[in-house]
Amino acid sequence: MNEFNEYFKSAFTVDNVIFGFDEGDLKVLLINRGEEPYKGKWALPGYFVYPTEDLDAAAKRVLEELTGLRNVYLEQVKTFGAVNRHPFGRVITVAYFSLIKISHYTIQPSSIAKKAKWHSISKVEDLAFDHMEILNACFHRLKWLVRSRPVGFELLPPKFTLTELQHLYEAILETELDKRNFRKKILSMNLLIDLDETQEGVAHRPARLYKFDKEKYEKFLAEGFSFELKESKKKEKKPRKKARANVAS
Amino acid sequence: MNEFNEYFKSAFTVDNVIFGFDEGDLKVLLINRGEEPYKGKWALPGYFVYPTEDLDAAAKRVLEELTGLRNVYLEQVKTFGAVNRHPFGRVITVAYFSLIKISHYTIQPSSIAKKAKWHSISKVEDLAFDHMEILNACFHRLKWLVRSRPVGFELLPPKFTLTELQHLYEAILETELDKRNFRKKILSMNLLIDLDETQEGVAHRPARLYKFDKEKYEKFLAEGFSFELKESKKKEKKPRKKARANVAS
DNA sequence: GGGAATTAGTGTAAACTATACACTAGCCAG
DNA sequence: CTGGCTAGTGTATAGTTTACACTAATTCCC
Repeated sequence: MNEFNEYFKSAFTVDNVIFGFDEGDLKVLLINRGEEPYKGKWALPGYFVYPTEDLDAAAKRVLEELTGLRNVYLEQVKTFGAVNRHPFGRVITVAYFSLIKISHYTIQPSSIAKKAKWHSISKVEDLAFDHMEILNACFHRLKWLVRSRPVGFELLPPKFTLTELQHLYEAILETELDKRNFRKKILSMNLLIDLDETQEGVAHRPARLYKFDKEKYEKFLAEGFSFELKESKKKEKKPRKKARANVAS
Repeated sequence: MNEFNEYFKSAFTVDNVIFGFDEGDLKVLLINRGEEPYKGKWALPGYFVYPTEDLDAAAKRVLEELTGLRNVYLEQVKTFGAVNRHPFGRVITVAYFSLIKISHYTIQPSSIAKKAKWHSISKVEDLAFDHMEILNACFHRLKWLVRSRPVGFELLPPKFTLTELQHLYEAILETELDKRNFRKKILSMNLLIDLDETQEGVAHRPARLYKFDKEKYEKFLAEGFSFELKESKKKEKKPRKKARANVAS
């Protein structure tokens, strides 16, 4: 045990990139720092990991204290431990991201939550510490995730239209998708339940509402299925390759 | 700073899953523990992160002290911090994996290295601590990696045959691949340089030797290309799907 | 109440990619 | 010089991805 004491010298935290989707924009929940260092700057919500607390539990706690939400999609992404990432000492942080439905989010009475605000991810810049790097790592992971698993549902309200779903994917992937191909792909997965309801109060033809088929989704995960979404090349107008790579040497 | 002292209570380590490839088998370098806890059991090489050392640097150090190798493929995978994962106290560990060429590995004089041994990954079981879980996580990541990037080269000697390369992929993916399709795919990436040499001293038609085109590989990474390798279904004999998913509702 | 505005919803053909599959080539050993 | 062994090679078919444009349903405005 002697060796141990010598290395009991790092503070250990979690930071949580909380994604939401609203008004067609992918958003992230940030805290305005009330104290040094980086006072007044925006930062990711995070806190120390308690000595008797698992890492995932710490990330969940941070999330719940801020949003009041439990049972949320949460994933560990990467650990950041550059020696000088915190000016006051050695702080190693495990980055998580979570996906929540903004419609379910209500400001919590905690002091931290009062300083929280949603920011469009495309407009975020200049965060405290190395949080920009952390945000980018999590955003990158989310992009990857969304291409291989239909996690988009975690960010949408229980009932949604296909166009909303498409806009969500477009916001995450930062690209445009072809409407017909998107629908083909999504519907062919059989993970949507057509609710036989339509939108109300919109000044155009109302769209059908769908919900997400949780049961099939579990199966989907268990079987390790995956799917791919590819960018529409509509705008690029570049001609297709005619020749195939010649395999013979 | 007061808050800090209260949480300076965790020991912080890195563990390194060092993969190699030899005799057609994917291997991992393990250390036989000379002390409690888990004395006599096999464990992943790892050590404390020094207070003035970045995480990646710590992982590199562990690797170099053990194998003498530098400039090796190294990737952070996941952080493990269950409260009771170490019986002597709270120890949070960042798992890395590295890919090395076993042919370049020589036993180092360090005391740790003398207790190191390569183990076929398929036969490893019952490691110390939660190292089995860590190994699995890293193996899983490697499988994923190898499907999207041609990192296999990191594990092979500078000159290799296509069959060796295929065996490597089969060992990592734990599946069989179709010889012709594998060659087509690999060669179509144009990342191999045909050395116009052949094997010597084999009791059969000698195979051509290739080396890896580092320059093109860098480009490949920069452009974010990816490729996919899929399992041969030769043995399964299951009929192909005839009907396509019907998109119309 | 009719037309303009707006978004929903739908199919197909062509390009591309993945798959299954079997024989000949070249070397060594006996 | 034959048998044993692994290297090396092509093609046809199934399946997937892509590009692309019009009609349908509703509200709003006049």
